Amino acid sequence: MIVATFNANSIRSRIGIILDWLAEQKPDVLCVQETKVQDVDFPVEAFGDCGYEFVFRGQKKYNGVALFSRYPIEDVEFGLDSEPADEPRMITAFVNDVAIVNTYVPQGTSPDSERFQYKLDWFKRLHRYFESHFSPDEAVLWMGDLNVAMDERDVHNAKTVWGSVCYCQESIDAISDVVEWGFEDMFRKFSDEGGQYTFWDYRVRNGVERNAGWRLDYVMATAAMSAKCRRCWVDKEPRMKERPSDHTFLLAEFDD
Amino acid sequence: MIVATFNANSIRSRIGIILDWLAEQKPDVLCVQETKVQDVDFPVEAFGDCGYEFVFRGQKKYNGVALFSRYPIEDVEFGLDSEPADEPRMITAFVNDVAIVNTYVPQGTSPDSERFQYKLDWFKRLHRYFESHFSPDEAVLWMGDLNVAMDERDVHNAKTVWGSVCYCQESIDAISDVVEWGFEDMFRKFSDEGGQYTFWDYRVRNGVERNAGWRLDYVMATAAMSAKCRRCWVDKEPRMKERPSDHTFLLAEFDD
DNA sequence: GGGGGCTATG
DNA sequence: CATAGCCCCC
Repeated sequence: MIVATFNANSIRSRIGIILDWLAEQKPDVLCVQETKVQDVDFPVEAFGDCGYEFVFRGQKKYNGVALFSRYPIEDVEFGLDSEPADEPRMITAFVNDVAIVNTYVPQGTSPDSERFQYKLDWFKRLHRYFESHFSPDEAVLWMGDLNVAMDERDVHNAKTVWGSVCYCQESIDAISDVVEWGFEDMFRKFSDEGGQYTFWDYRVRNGVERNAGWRLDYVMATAAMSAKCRRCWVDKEPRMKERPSDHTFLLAEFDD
Repeated sequence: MIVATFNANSIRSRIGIILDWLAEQKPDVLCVQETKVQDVDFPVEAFGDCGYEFVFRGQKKYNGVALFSRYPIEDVEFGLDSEPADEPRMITAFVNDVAIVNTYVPQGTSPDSERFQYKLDWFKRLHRYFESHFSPDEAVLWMGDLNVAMDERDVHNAKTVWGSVCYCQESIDAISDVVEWGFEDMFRKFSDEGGQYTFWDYRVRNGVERNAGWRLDYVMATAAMSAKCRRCWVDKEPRMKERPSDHTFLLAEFDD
């Protein structure tokens, strides 16, 4: 089984990229974040013939998640079940008896903002979600844009960006707390490399060329799944150049 | 001498079309309307190597006119000289001793609006402009988007659109009053045909395919110029399909 | 329906 | 820098 994750930054602007990429890579599961479209406007017809089932939950302009699968998508749940009411940032479903938890973690805006506290709380709520819905010995994949670079290998210029909402002690502690519930980072399972990024800020000049990026997207696996994982890699898709996105695809392959 | 007119509906969006078209058709003069760009943002560099001189006057979002010529552009004047202050809708200049008056006549929005009265007044002011600046026995070409269909041959469905701002008695009277100062419609000099349109409303479904258009663009000539006119024709440029515009090119050829 | 412009967001 | 969404206009 091959699973993948991609922050689309508007799924309507990436229909071509996603369709081409699914046709080429043929992953079994694709988690999409930042669809930026309310459900009534989701491009259902565009994805009608691609050979994938899909579920989605979104709003106008911000957030929004989707899950594509070549196999039946079962027991779908949307969002966190704790207070306050969640934004459309999460889909939980089972594919071939593997739990897929696709999350778009809040970015946090700035360290002194309410949104940053919301981010830290969101990780806590997610931790409680895993505690109440799953056991670490089950087959669970937590995937998506987790909006944290966990160490200096995951950011371009660690010293200068230290303290920003996606690379600071509080965010690292918050995500680590969830990881410690029972996850392992599949990319790090196979590589100690730095510079393997999945996000490049549009506002950074020539960021892609200079590889001034961030590793913010993850495939996290419980022990049972980690044991089956054969590889996990970034696909810096060349077609992104046509209509460049700010994120790229991350994939992981598991034995059946 | 070949002259041409084209409502660009944003000259920045039609740079490719205009450059290609100039290179192919090689008119001596091209009048452009609806450039939709203020002078500081006019794409001067894009047109730098095309072999044409050009002058322009525009504003941010609406209106704007430009004049391209293979021969020197002399005695340039912008706009009407009567009150109230004119929008950037007109360039007068001489090319090879022929006066070229490039106008983008106000569309008029709706028959009950102030903009419609502004349109009717604009024709009156233009009439006075011709009276005070020229004599009907001079070589004058009044060209551009005149925003009036003068009879039933000039609109797709005359009975249903009668009464709209571009095809109603008041607009026809207003433009006729200017024509009667001393102009002749070069297209009608050579053809009684209907259905030879220069504009197709984007909002009309499959308007181009169904030829549900309007003839709103004209080359009007004084007697001295009319005597030299050999032909006047619409160029429904095939390349428009790439990034379709809502107007097309109208050309006229004159003996030297 | 397709231009531009403006604003907010990341 | 590149999204969305809203506005105005034709």
